[in-house]
Order: sequence, then C-alpha cells, then structure tokens
Amino acid sequence: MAYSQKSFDQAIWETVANIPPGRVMAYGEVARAAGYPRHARMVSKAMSRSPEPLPWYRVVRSDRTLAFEPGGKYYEKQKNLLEKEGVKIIDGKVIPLEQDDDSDLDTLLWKPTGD
DNA sequence: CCCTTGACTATCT
DNA sequence: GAGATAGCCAAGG
Repeated sequence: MAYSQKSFDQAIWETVANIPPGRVMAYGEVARAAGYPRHARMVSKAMSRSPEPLPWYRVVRSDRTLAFEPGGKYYEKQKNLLEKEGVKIIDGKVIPLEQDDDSDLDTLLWKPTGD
C-alpha cells in the first residue's frame, strides 16, 4: 500500500480498538486522542462505518452515561457488554476504574429502589 | 450554497 | 441535577 496516510476514520478505529478492557472513553477523548479535537460527533459516524467489529461499547458520553437512550436495545447491549468487561454501571452511568473509592465503593454500589 | 441532522460537549439557569 | 442554549464540524438533501 502506497498510502500510509491515515484517514480520519482509520485514526478513530485505531484509537477505539486501543481502549483497554474495563476502561471507557468519551467521544471527545477519542477524537482528541486520534488527533482530531472537537470531532466528537464524527466519532460516532466513523465507528458506524467501521468494516470490522469495534469495541464501540467502550465509548460513552463525556458525563459517563451510556451512548444511547435508556430502554433502547443498543443501550441494553452496551450495558451488557460493559458489565461483561467488568465495568460497573449504576443508574445508567459507568463507574470509572480510576475513581474506584476503596471506602465509598460500597455506597456507589448501593442502588436505592425508587429514590 | 443553505438548511437539517447527529452514537457530542460545555455552560447557564 | 435536570432542561435549555450555544458551539462544534462533517455529511447529505
């Protein structure tokens, strides 16, 4: 291949594929890491255009909520895949591993029934 | 070329 | 903390 130029899509795919298991990144973080700051919205398009399966479920919103609306089938799929990777999800938000409070983790895992 | 849309984000109320 | 607003940038009609 004479073309070593990485397209935008290619850069995004590599970045997403490089997210380690049990870890999540925001769209903006992925875009920035790929070298295209403020292209958060384009990240979603790039992942949809990926020719091969990508760990898209490791990409969440900037506030750590899941990428899709609650109740949707893709929402459930993402939640299931993340939990399978060992990611805790409380009230639709993932618990960042870098923030796992050794003492308050118990409180985080405590899910009130109806508030 | 103008307008709408989108797996987004930061800021203000 | 949730809803509204503005900023953002590329793709498609």
